[in-house]
Amino acid sequence: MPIPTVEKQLKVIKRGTVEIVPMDELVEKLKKSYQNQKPLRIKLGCDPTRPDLHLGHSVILRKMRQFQDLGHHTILIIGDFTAMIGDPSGANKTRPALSRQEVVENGKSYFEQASKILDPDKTEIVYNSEWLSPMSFEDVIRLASHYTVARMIERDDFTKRYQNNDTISLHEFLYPLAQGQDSVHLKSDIELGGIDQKFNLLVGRHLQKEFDQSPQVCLMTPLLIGTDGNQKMSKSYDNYIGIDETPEDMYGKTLSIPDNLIYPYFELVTDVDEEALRLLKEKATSDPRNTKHELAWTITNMYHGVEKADQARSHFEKTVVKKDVPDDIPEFAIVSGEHHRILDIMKSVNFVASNGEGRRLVTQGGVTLNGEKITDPQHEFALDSGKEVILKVGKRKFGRLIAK
RNA sequence: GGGGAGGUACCGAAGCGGUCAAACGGGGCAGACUGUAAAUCUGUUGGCUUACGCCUUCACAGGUUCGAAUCCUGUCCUCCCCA
Repeated sequence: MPIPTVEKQLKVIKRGTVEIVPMDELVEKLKKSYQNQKPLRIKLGCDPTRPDLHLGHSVILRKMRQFQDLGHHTILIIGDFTAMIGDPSGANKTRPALSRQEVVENGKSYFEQASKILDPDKTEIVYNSEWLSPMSFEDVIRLASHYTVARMIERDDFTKRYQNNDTISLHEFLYPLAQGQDSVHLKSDIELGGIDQKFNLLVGRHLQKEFDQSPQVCLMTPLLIGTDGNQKMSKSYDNYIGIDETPEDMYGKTLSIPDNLIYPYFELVTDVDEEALRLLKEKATSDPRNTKHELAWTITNMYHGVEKADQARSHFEKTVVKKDVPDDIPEFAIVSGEHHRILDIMKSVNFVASNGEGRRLVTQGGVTLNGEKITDPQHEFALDSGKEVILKVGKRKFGRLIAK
């Protein structure tokens, strides 16, 4: 497949990016690549500590996918070396180190999930332990000599932590260097990353210059705000929509985003074309309800297909809007004829973690049997063989209890 | 190396011998309301228990005391100032 013209490429590449440094070098690289029909080397690093990918990750992975479709060579780095030591970046805490085995498994799982977005056949996968592990202490010192303390503490999160008197371990300074070394080793032309990675990407650029390479262009995408509407999407904030989630959860969670995120979501995590995007921007404010449903459907469709997306929509209408019982709910067998305490049942089907929690939910009116509110935590019931009853706990936990 | 300040529940942060399972805020969960799993309001937020009560928890390990998150000793960890 031939590499398209620079203009065509730029159109695709620019969508949903927040910054490209430097722009003119990107154009230059694209030009050369087009003239020689020689693909550029696109680098994306991933951290295999948390293997559950969500829409936030999808933003940058989709960017990677676009480069694949444009005919470039894409390299996914599994940061196994860095993960084993415990990368603190972004957070204000040192992350726990992982074992070799965990890292390998996480990396595998990461790639599996990422394959929903990337073209797996066009993705070169490398582990950075391959070249970082064999480095000697001397090599590391030499590498470190290419960067200064002053520039290091320019990094935003270091500055903040330093001002807050938070701990910064010395080895944390080596992380950007390790990531930069990846760029040097791979001779990358473009490195992709979220805007929070800007510093790290720039270090790679700097180091490549130091080693007389053509420095990489850094392409940053914005951080996707999570469903809570104020923090970046992250598993640890529990404001994420996972790409492995059920159609129902995906649909419902998408509807829970604040209205002002409707447009950014369309732009960053869906494939709708430019023209449609323009229309949606206006529609998102004039008709937020329907536009948000459209968004939820579009996202669910991307990961689960039309049929499931339709089902998810009707599921939502039924359970949330009409407060009805959904079609597909898990079934649980209970012993017939005997008295069961509602607390015991809720616990045995894992709807609550403890009796205390169950008691609280009952007292607060969050538990129903066949639609009837249970108010007494001591409530008991018995069912004859073959009979069933629908248990609802909280907003979203449904179960069909069948007597056997 | 010397001096000082700290480590409290999911997070931030009060408490400084009993009335502490531990104020307050954030987050979570639930209820009401809603186009919505949004916003807002209300309630709730260690475990066992119908309850009285009991058990585990305030960095870790010991100790003093009728009684400790609170006092003492040691250990580990963090921050600040000086060198």
